[in-house]
Amino acid sequence: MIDVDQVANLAQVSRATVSRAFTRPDLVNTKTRERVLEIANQLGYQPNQLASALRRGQSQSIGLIISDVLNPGNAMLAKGVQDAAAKRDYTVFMFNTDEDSDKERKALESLRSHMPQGLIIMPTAGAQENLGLIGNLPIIELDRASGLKDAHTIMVDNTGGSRTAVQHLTSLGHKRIGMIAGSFDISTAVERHTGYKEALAEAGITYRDDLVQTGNHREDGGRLAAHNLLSRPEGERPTALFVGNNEMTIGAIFAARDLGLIIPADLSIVGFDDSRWAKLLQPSITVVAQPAYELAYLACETLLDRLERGRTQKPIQIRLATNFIQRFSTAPPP
Amino acid sequence: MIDVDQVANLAQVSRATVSRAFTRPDLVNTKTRERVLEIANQLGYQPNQLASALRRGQSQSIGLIISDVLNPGNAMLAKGVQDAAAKRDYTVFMFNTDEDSDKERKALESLRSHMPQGLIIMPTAGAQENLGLIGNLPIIELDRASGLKDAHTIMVDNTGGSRTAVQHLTSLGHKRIGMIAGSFDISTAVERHTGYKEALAEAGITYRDDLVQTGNHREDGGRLAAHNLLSRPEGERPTALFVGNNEMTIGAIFAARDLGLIIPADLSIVGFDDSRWAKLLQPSITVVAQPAYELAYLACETLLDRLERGRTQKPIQIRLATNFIQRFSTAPPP
DNA sequence: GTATACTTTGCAAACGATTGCAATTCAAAG
DNA sequence: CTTTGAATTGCAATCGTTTGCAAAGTATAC
Repeated sequence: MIDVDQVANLAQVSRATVSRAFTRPDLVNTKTRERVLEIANQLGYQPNQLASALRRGQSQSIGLIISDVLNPGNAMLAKGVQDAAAKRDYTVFMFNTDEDSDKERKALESLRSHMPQGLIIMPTAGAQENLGLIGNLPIIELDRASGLKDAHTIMVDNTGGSRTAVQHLTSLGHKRIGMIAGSFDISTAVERHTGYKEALAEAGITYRDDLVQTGNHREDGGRLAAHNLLSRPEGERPTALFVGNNEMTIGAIFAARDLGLIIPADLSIVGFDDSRWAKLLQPSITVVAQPAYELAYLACETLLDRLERGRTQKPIQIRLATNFIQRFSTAPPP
Repeated sequence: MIDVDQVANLAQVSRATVSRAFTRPDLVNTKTRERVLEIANQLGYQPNQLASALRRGQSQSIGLIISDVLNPGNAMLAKGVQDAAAKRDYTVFMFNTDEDSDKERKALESLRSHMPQGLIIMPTAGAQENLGLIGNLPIIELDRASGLKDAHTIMVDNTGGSRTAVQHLTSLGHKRIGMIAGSFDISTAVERHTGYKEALAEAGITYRDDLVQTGNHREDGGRLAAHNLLSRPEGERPTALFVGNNEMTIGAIFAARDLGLIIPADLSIVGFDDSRWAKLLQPSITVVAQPAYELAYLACETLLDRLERGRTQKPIQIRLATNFIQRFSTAPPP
């Protein structure tokens, strides 16, 4: 690999001047700088990021820890972070936790040794203690809150989004509205559940615990939960279902099919998170869409601003609005 | 941040011994080693990867350049690489090219300065020259070939997969089978097209250029191409469509719906790549599934083996079989 | 007790950049 | 021509590890 010295020799200047030609161009004479850059370019020289990072104590990189890129919503988050980082010449170390607190810890350890300048994390249930490991690195919590005091968080308005979704169902005349929620050790699940309760209250419907099932955020969990709710006798069965995330919505749809229920004639469904299949299915599915890309992009920009402009006093806490998309999976109750 | 010296002082040994306790444990007395590790652990010391990488000339990281994580197939590739890398304590620098050769070049430049030890790339059309930039880094081409001589490639058997898919259509009795192919500057598109031709030949059907349309690999491209093929008069219209990738298959389905064609009664469809919606749609879509995760996992393992066991003589070239999944989007022609 | 081999440790020089400080050059002002 | 200040350059230390080499320590064999 070409290093500064080789460029310096050819350009008849000192190592320092070469370095400055790259990092502090204003400090070197125009003529010299051009010569240096020309030669560097010719040799294909590029400063070694490792050495530079070591010396400056700035790695020009950030960490990204998300639960699972395979979930298209998360892939969107990853893309948003990557794009924002790339635009400002930072690189991203990405890790998946698969919602497993142990993997999260390992990811943090691995990450730490690479000296990232900041971290964007979608915390698992065990994040509170895991995050202790990493000392005082600027952190932004994305999409969910770990519950850590004074954390910087960038999330969507889960409560509001849910409320709108369920309002839509009540306004169609539904009285028995079931919810399939995520597990309550994750902040988003709690908030979405809250929105559900609020909308019911507004509509003067009494909240019934037995109409709420929690699932594991995956298809099988959603299917199981939906089976529980939907296999009740006709007059007992919910006429509408509000499902707390995209994968579980798939499960709920399968469950409805298993039981021979027609959507939306027999059962209305609203899901949280938009997706390819929600648009594509017939009937297409009414959803609460999240601005995932923007959320992630914003999170990354916010983090980088914080790194470059220095620490902020108060924790940053941002909520983006969700977007209710009415499609054809909802109708008045039978 | 804690460094070796702090640990060394507390443990009453030299800096060298501390380092060796971590990297060459056999070279240090058991008693000493335990003491050192104990103290290191207590202080929360972790070797600085940057410094270590710099000194050893080994960054313990690899690059991954894929076209777009938002495509679930690619997300799967990313996951496979990440998992395999994590298992062997490597970290991954991931970049997206969005199929844009310029972005690919930028990614390579950015990557280069981080001194990865190897690279896994899903090459864009312009990869041949871009890859010149990066000197002689061990590279594995994933999913596609750049066309570079003696490249190491890990791909699926595109030709065979396509042939099976089209054989299925011919065996159902279809004679006018259209294909929506990807752009031919990408190797997979060419191979899939070849498989299509082979299957036609086997069935004694003459190949017709006007039944093949190329699209841009995205939904809109597929939709447009399908419109072209399907809006022909009844007796001219293909009775079956073989679509070269997942996104374009969505487009084709929309086109069929636009034109009021019922799948599979009026039109049979087979897609390349499995996906969430292919299973979920009614009718569910018959596809050629790729073992994307395994492919990527294998690619990463192969790369790391190559790094650790030294360079191989002959280029590695692996093909994994695809998996034909018959569902309900295909039937005999009307 | 001495010679020999093997363990275990420490010293100090790398790795490739950045940067405070001082030295040099240069131009303008007197 | 000298003085002064700014612009430009170079010297050398530094970031936190790793590692070749040599020294010191220990065990084994004679």
